[in-house]
Amino acid sequence: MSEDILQGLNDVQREAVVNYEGPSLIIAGAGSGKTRVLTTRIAYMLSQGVAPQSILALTFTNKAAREMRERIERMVGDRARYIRMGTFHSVFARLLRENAEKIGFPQSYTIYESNDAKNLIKTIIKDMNLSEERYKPQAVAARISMAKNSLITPGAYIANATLLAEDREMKSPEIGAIYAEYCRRCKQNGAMDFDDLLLQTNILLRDAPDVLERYQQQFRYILVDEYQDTNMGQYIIVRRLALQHSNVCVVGDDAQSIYAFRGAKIENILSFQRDYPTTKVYKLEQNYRSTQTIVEAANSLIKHNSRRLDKRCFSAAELGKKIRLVRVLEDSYEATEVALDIKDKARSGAEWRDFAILYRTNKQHGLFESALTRLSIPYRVYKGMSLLEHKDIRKFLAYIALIINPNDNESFKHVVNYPPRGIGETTVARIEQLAREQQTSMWHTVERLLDSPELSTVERAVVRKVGDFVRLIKELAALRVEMGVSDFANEVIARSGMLQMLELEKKPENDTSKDYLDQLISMMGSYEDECHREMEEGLREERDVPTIEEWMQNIMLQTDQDNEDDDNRVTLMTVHSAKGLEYDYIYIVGMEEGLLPSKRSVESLADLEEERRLMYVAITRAKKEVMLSFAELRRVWGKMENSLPSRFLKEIDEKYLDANFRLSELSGRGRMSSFGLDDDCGDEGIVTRRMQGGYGSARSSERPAFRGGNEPRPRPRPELVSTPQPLDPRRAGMRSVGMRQAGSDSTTPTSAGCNYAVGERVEHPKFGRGTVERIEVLATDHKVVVAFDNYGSKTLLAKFAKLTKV
DNA sequence: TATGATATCCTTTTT
DNA sequence: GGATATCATA
Repeated sequence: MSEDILQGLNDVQREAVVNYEGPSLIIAGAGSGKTRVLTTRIAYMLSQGVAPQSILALTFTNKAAREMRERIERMVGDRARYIRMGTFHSVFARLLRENAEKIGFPQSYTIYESNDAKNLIKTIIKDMNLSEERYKPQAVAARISMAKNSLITPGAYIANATLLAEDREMKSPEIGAIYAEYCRRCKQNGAMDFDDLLLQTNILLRDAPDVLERYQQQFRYILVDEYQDTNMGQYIIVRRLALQHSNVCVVGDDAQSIYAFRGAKIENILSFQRDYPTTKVYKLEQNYRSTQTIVEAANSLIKHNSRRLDKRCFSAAELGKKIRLVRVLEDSYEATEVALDIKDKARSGAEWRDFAILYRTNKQHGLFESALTRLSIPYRVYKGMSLLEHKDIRKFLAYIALIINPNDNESFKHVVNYPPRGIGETTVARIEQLAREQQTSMWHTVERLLDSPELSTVERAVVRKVGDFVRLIKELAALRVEMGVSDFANEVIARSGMLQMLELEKKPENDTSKDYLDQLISMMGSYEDECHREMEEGLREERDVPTIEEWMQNIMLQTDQDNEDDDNRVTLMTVHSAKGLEYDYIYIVGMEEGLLPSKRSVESLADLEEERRLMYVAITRAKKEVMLSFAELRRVWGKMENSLPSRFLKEIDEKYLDANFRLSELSGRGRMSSFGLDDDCGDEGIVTRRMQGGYGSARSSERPAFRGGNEPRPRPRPELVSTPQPLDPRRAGMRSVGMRQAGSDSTTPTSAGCNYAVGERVEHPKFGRGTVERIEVLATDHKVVVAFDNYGSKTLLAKFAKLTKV
């Protein structure tokens, strides 16, 4: 049995599999069979009698976890189901759910994804009256994220001289205070962001010794994939859990560390042996994926990095084709060129799924989409979780979040007036203000308000509307316990009025909204089916019915890649998303200074080295062939800009390259000679040549006029330093007036112009005559519904509509 | 209050 | 170029 498992492994791989006791460091070069070693190691452990419940396997993506589990299942069967396996975030989100009360969070805490977090930070900046010019939510969020990833709490942040000095340097000394307020509000809302899932886990393991002890006992064996991309929080979690047994096995490749920007510490892998002195080290150096040319070319590039673990990657496969290096004039030609090349290869037998186009930034996919479409090549774009970015999906999720955690003010504000219920900004601001004064949630504040007897007519009208909303949420919350997950979701969409709104108002985007909601609900359906199947097979407890809470936590941690369809399509994605994947043919596009390496990275050596590793990762995704391309002109924010070829192109040993121009033109700081006048090319470059062979759409006549050969092109103008706008005193004034109003508003509304009564005849300058149908009292005005004789029924505001009585 | 029009930022990369 | 914030208007 165990001999079967080990079959086909090379000597080092086999050693790494069999020696599963004690700490191990597996340094696994690209394509060296690392996943195979990990899965085989776990399967081997199980075959030796290790209980699956005692294994904790942490991966980088959900997809990697699922694939690994499937592979293990194929080797050892159902027992694989009991292994605790997943991303750090999903495994510890679950662990936190089971123990949340111990650290002051509700069991059904809300997970804020990056946008939620950014929005909250934005409102905090506003509430603190800080300049939005100085404090960009994105930048503040990044800073807070950095702190959390380094396990620096707000208290520690404010006490840290270095951090404060940095903030003062950046002219934003209040970031520490924002951070503190952000944490306070998250806790008040019962919410955690992505970084909290690690930070709070650490707090839990630090402050609840019984919990730590329990999990230390349970997880006798811990395996971590992609260890080079773990951050401080993840590192400490692993250390804490492994303290008793020290059975930690980490797998990684320092040359593929590409997540320093989100706090990953390459040191974690570099110093593993120091952390666990009895570590056994295994080096997997043979690449089974790529041709020799690809591996050697990648080696020649990465040797320009200074800090590396000593290893020598090699391939015993065939030599393979040289890496093609293609220069084009304009970014759109680059896309065409790639599409044509794919078409060519497909004609000679390759499948669409064998191709991937990799780029540095997400925005680059557009041109390729249109080029592929033009040549009717099927493709799919990997993005974050595009489904969850849609507005109505977010609204729907906010409903769910509010139902399971009504104290979450952010969700409350999200949906209290969606669909429109006539609950306006002022009302919401007032409730929020009251909630803050009473140190409680908006939800609770409204509940109290409903009971209080002494309210003016105006206030009663406002409270009634919010009260209806609260009642709606309560009704739904009651339904949740008696209905299945997807039935319940349908009920939420219907009763909230979202469905009606989407069907009633005839906007084209409403159809897509409904499609997206359908998709989400069918995902819920398959989740339910999966749970029930597990129950039938005895892999899930009978009483452990699928809940919307569980589904919600899962969905927040999902990405597109997780709902993989096995279609035969060309893949488009960022280099980052390509990590861990492999394709026969890889196109790395936009090989330009400012793109790869990215503009922001060239200042610091460490960042630049990360970009180089990124390039290394990209190249080593390929099994058979790589094509690199760059354009001389690229559209940036609608404007054409000149670009220079990436410095990394010069770093690849040119004996592995096959360029459509003279390579010598890359070297030296000078610019490349221009298209059309290049003696060597003799014609107008590869694009035109190819285009004339049957694709008339991009003939030279359609190209932009091009300047002569040696004339220096204008360098892009240095970006102007934006002058800070003078503070608008009116705005500041208005703000405080608004606040005062919100605080003490029991005066009668300005009934200016509202001397109408239901049934009266009125005249409007534009709509003509009509009859008043309904009048509603608003905080400072009246809403008048008039049935016009010729224009139908319109809702007007007394303050604005110049109605006259007839 | 709610909507459409106009100004303003922007871009790394992702769990 | 495109999403989003702000503004003017019924």
